[in-house]
Amino acid sequence: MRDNCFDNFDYQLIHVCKQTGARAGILKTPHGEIKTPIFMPVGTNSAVKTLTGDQVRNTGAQIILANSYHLYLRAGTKRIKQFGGIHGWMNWDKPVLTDSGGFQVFSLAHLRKITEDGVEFRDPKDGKKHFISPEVSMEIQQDIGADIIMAFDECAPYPCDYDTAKKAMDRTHRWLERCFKAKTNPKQALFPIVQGAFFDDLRRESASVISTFEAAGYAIGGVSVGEPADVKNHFVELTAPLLPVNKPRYLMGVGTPEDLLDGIKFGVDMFDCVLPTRNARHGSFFTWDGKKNIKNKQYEDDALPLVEECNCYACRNHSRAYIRHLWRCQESTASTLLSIHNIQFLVEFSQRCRDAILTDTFGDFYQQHYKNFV
RNA sequence: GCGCCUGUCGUCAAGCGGUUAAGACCUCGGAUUGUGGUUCCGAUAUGCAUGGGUUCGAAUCCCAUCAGGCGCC
Repeated sequence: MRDNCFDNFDYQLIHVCKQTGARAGILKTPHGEIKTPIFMPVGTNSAVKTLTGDQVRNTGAQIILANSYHLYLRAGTKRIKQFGGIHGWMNWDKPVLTDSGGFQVFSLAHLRKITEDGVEFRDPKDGKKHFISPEVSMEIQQDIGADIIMAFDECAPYPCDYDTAKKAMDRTHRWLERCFKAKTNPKQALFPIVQGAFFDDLRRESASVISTFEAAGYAIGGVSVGEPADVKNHFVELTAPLLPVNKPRYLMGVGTPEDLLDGIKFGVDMFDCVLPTRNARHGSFFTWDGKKNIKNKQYEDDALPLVEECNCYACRNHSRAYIRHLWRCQESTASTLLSIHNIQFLVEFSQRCRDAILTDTFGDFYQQHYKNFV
């Protein structure tokens, strides 16, 4: 094990479902506990799109994400530090996780140049050149001050050849070493990330390498990059069990309800995804029978809530007809209500998975619901 | 009763004699997974109020009828 410093973090694996091997646990952070498995909403620019902090809190979200790359470019991470870090800046007192900017190296590929030292890229808004290395990413993330920070990695595209995948993975491992050296704040936990694209041996190698780093949790990256669902599932199933049993496992960028069911079944504990908020801004909402779209005419006179048993603010207060009306009038409240619903749906969904795990019935839960989502 | 104007998809409309009748909205469907997306993609009129006529050819010209609007008795 390599050295790493993190205090105030602790993970307890509370129970493993006898039917499936799915895990229930508690992750302690400096800003509170997180009961896993958990879905984490994404707030790229230090805001969950269309929602106020109270609205996010009321969905039951236990932790939210922010993005180093975007906050570095806009707001500026020194400014955020001056405002008391991300918690003071956005007035959010629960745990926060920041992504390292590594994913943007992948998703904004046409604007960057990768070298061993780091990544040079242009701000898409003003064209200015910037440079992020593992050391810079750690500095940025320490200024932002999230509880959990992520290693600066290189996410290979899909599809990609073996050589490209291996080079990206090896570089990710070398960068990980540098991240651990550069990271100094013991109130932050640095999660390493498995890469290896879509090759079994690379995934095994990567999981093995990153497990030699002492960390408060471990992530699976490089999925949800356009690959088919069965491919993703194969690699999550392969990778998750290779990570340390006594630490939380975070599957990055994943989250439809069916993805959560699969991930949890394979032993994943944490998920994040932009889908609930993005889908909300596109009019669609999660239900136990798959996603639906509020734009559809069938909801014109529908007095029911989005989901009948749902406890979210939108469902407790408003009809489908009303939300559809707001949508058609282009009132931003429509996106807000749908975002509240979608986030709370996934948060409560992960809680129900947890309940099932604790009673050794997650296999039944999976069977009962999976088919309705796909 | 007379005169004038108008009748193109559910709606608003472009087209004003010449290949498969723009576009928008609506409707329906699809996409979206560590957020460059309140976004993107696709489908939907064998039809131009109705019936005749002119013409090689008509949504486009002519006549009649019907419907709506305006004006005048």
